[in-house]
Amino acid sequence: MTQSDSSKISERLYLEDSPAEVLRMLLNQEGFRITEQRQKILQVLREVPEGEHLSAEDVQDKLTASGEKIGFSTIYRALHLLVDLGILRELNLSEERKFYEFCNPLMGAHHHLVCAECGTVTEFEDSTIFSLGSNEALNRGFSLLDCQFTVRGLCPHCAPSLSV
Amino acid sequence: MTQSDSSKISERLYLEDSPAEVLRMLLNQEGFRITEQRQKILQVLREVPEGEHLSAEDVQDKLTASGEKIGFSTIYRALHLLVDLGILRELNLSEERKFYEFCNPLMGAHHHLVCAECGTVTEFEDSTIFSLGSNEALNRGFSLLDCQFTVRGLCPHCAPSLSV
DNA sequence: CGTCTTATTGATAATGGTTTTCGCTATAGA
DNA sequence: TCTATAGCGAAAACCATTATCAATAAGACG
Ligand SMILES: [Mn+2]
Ligand SMILES: [Mn+2]
Ligand SMILES: [Zn+2]
Ligand SMILES: [Zn+2]
Repeated sequence: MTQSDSSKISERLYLEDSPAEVLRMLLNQEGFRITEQRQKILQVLREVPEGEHLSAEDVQDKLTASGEKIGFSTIYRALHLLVDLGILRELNLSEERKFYEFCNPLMGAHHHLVCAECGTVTEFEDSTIFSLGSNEALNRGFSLLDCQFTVRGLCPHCAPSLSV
Repeated sequence: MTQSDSSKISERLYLEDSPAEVLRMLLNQEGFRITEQRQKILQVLREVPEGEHLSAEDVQDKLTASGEKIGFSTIYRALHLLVDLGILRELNLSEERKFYEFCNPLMGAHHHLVCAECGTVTEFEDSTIFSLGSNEALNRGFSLLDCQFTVRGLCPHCAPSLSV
């Protein structure tokens, strides 16, 4: 890609581009630099199977496992940046740490069912919830950033064991 | 109240009783002791105006302001206990700390709209969301504990200041 | 009411996820 | 290629929450 393409880049739809190009495009737009670390960190989040959620430590573990050595500061900074760019979603699943997932625009907004005992997270889709939240925000003059619907309960595996 | 009433207590509906009695009843049921601290901490949460949410530190500050000296360990333990008893709700509003609110059974389940910039929290009601979450949990064999729908955005006051 | 058992308290230390610091490195533009 | 500076990372700091443990007090029993 040459520099003369730069004006065209921002005009294209994200869906037409590879994830690497999207990242490059967004970083450029905001004046951020394209670094090996940011690309690798995003790649980890993209490679994860649908429905899995990673903590900052999980991300580093995966990077370490594939021979990459990236410091915690960099991981936290990159995750925040990617969230701000709308590439990742930060999940507050009531646990002590935050989780991150790739924000797939193709996939309808999904939500989470969490077992309070074992922490298992199950995803479910529902478009009405998202539009409800969107309306609520816009009606009050808020610009919308994210909707998170989190249901907490006890999974079939954990519920019986508590009554023993 | 005499000890001979104890059998009647657990038969009564919560709505007929004063909050202090409800607490007494629930603690008794589970074999916990009724302490000054637990009663004072619950009172703080009940006195708070509708729509306000308190962190553990907020609770201690209010207690200190009214001349009560209760240690942090006790406050955290009491908050967790009250949540387990279903008296309080623990909110994960995407912030770094957790917030607590009195779980009013009369009030329909409400949800939260949070400004990502200034942290302002606005409540809104919607019964469909709650039933959606409830169905989702039960369909998967989960017992339901809580549903939290949190919408993040920028409030009218914060949104403009970012584009300057 | 006094005694006993043990749940509870609270000052303090520890924990653990996240952020900050700051000297070094590498990106992007000239 | 050269330079300015955004970004990196090891280490320290931060901060909400939890664990410790000796002292205290709730509740049961007589
Ligand atoms: Mn998910
Ligand atoms: Mn509320
Ligand atoms: Zn479970
Ligand atoms: Zn705001």
